[in-house]
Amino acid sequence: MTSCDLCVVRNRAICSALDGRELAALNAIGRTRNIVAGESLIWEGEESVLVANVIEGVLKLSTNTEDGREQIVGVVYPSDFIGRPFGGTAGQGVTALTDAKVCVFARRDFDAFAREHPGLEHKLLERTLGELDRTRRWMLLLGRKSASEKVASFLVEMAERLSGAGCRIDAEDPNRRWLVLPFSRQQIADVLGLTIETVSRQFTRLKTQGIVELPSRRDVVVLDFQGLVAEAG
Amino acid sequence: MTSCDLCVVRNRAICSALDGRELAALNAIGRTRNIVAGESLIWEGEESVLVANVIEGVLKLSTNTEDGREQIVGVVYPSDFIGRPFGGTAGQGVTALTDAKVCVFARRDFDAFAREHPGLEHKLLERTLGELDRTRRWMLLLGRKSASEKVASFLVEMAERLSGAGCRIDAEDPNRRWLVLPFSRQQIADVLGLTIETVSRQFTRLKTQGIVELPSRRDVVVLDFQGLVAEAG
DNA sequence: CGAGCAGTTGAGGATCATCAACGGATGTGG
DNA sequence: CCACATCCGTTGATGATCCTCAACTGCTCG
Repeated sequence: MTSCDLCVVRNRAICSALDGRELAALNAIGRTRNIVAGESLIWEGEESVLVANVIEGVLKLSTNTEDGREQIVGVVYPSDFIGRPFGGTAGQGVTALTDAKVCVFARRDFDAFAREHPGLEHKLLERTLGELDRTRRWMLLLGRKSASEKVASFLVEMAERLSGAGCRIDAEDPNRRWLVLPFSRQQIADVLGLTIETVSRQFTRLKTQGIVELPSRRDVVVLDFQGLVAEAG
Repeated sequence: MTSCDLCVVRNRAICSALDGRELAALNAIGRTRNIVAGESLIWEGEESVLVANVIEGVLKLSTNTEDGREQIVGVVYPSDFIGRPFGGTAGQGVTALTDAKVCVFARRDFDAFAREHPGLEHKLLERTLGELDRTRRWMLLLGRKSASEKVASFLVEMAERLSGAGCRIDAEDPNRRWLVLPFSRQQIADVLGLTIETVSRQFTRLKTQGIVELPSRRDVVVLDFQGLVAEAG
């Protein structure tokens, strides 16, 4: 019995392409690793030495300009794959936003294993194609949306991505949702290409308009999900 | 002999993973198609019915907001792959910027073929991973760079991507390059998340500073490539 | 209690968008 | 061949949006 048998993302991650025997082989070259919030797993520009599956927690992918400006270019959740297989350098850093647990592989080992298991590569391809689509849609937000549209879009996206962990839909009123954001205000700003002050002002505006409540820093209660979607443009 | 034998992108496109026999099979399910500048091959939001390899020309991938704002989220060149295999809807429209020639496949046929040819899927995976990296780096530009940095970055990127067709490096002075842009000013604005007026002003500023010459609408002579890279931030 | 951190609020200003007029190139018809 | 229209790009004036700088608030933790 491999530890994979107990893995909570077993049926959602790319590993779902493998049978028991193959899974044992994959398990032999990987190991789980715990990461605390704020810790980095991969650094931008370094040679790609490891890849991983996310088991628990939320991590960010980010790039920086030389003078220190940051842009968060992706957010990964349990069952998502991270890292750059098949050579090259890591295009972006990977840092935990919450405490996290990942299943890591040496990139070379993973590459070799993947090439021998087309089913795994296929899963990875589907996942990568989906991620590319999602990323390109986010570019529309970065390039063409206003600050208010950006913040509203962010909250809508969070409500969708966090469903299950960190998001609860009110049983009586589906228009009402409760989110626990894995982001600080600065990180939200870095996702949206805004400053922290602008994000803050947009949050208080949404609060003033009665679209959300803000019980604490990381909590958002969406009172009017439809209104939020309308704001998202 | 298949028409693939004569294909100019034969050794660069994903087809390079196939041997003669396999290529003949792929050739049987595809056909070449000519597209005139401005014509669309795929529309955003429609069901994904075809995929293609680019043989000649340059095409844009774009998404639009409901109220008509456009963001160009990708540009594809000869040997690049376009379309969304493995189900779902097309995340972005594909439109020719120049007259183009593509090798199209019905998505279902391509999907089935790919699943039987892991080498092809592997090439497609490598290409998709590279495209995702490139796209994420472009997000840094959209979210965090100023108009002047955006335009300079755009010209640097063009000088690199067009090398060969549409870009000539001066034999005597490698710092001097001549580009023929496949974009109108409006399209450049749609790539960079700016307005046409801002793009125009940045071009004339670069001209005034002696970094470029603008002999015609689509021509750019870069006089100081290093200076341009410095401006790109 | 005070220090430190994250977030909020305010004032002022830079950047970029908007609106409008104009210029140059190309094409058409008289 | 020249008026005229059209398209694309440039330039200018003005203003909105969002950034910058600064002060302040509320929390948490020693």
